[in-house]
Amino acid sequence: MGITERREREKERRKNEILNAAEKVFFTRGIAVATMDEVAEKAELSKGTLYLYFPSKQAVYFGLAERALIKLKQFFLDAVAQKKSGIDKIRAIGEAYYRFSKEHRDYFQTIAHWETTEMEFADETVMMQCHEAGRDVQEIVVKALTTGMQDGSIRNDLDPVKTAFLLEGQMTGLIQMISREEKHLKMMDHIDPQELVELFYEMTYQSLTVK
Amino acid sequence: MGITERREREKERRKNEILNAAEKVFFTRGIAVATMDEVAEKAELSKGTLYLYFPSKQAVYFGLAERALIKLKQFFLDAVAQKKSGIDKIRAIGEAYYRFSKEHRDYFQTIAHWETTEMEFADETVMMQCHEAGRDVQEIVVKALTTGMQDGSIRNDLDPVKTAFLLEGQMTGLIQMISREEKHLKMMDHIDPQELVELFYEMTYQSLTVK
DNA sequence: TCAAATAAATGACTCGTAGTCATTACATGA
DNA sequence: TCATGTAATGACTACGAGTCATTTATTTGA
Repeated sequence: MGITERREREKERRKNEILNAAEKVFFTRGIAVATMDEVAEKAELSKGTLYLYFPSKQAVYFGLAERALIKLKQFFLDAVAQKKSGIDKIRAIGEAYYRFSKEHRDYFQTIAHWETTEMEFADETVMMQCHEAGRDVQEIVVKALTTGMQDGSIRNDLDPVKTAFLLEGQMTGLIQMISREEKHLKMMDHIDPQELVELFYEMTYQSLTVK
Repeated sequence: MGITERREREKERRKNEILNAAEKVFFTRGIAVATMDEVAEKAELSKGTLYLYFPSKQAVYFGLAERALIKLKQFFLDAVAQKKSGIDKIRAIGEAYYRFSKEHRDYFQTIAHWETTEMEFADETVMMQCHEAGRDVQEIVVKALTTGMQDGSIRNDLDPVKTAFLLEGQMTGLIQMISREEKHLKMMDHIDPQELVELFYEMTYQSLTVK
């Protein structure tokens, strides 16, 4: 019976169409201000229909966060694929992360915002999906670290998982700050964001190689 | 004419009372779920009165963020006062930041959330006050770095302001991640948050001292 | 001391939006 | 062609942010 399968596919497609509409509306108007009616109109559906596919506005938002994480994962995968040594992979990941934050500002903001929002009444299922996507991303970093510790480009007294958590937290925080303070950095402190990122690389390189 | 002054003081006091009430309500119920009616009730005032003192719910929220930053500043000041060398001051600041995030979880969340919220429709005045409070905090870090570069405990080829931005971004990101993932870290990865913070210290020490 | 003037506080009200649900339109299979 | 299940609709409800005409309290000065 291929009908149920087709139904399934169509349901998935619809979900995606709604997310496409939500993306446009949320990113142009701002998440807080955007309304579900607007999303519905953009998707050429009635509001009621949205709620057949997503249990709440927040769930739609989580859907976007998941998309963002999947895209980030792709950036990371592309980055590690181009380098051989572990330390080079790590650096490439860092660069990819920063590039991601510039090229997909909205996605990055979505991730950052998701990470700091109290999950007071969040939908469990959607939240778990997001969390899993986050794990996927982290796994890439862990692998790169392990590679580096094996090929000798990274000191081998580190715990790769711990270090991956550390690096990710640090990097996310740094980029978040840059993305928030960009104007101030340039205007008031005459600092080019790129310099900060490079300082980060330099210092991280230092502490990953020298024991 | 002391009356206008007394009026001014009373206005300030009222504002504080409202913030006290808001703190309780927002922190126990969650910012998104808490209502202005609840705040009003806790403050034993009518809702209309709240709006004589704060132009919006978000403005109340910013008031709390400012409070949080002022408290953080105090933590930092206490930290640097206890140490002599620059590098020790930096480490003490890091420790203070982490302690702050544990002892004042709600305040920390408020800061983190403020930092990642789109300021789509924020009140200019209140926002500026927050930003200024943030600068105050950063200044302490810059001074500690400068001290360290002068007393020889920190390599002196760094730009203190740039480095302060970097450290703050990194540390905030790390603590944010810890505070978000604490349970998962312990349960699934068997990592004690404290270890992550120590790894951070170690690696930061490495890169601040060794050229 | 009191009346007018000014300031502070109130809460019923409006307005907008998230989420619901009875109803309608459509697809499928007999 | 009809019966049954599934998808879609949009008018409706519930609720909360923010307003404002009215009331209450305080100050002034005659």
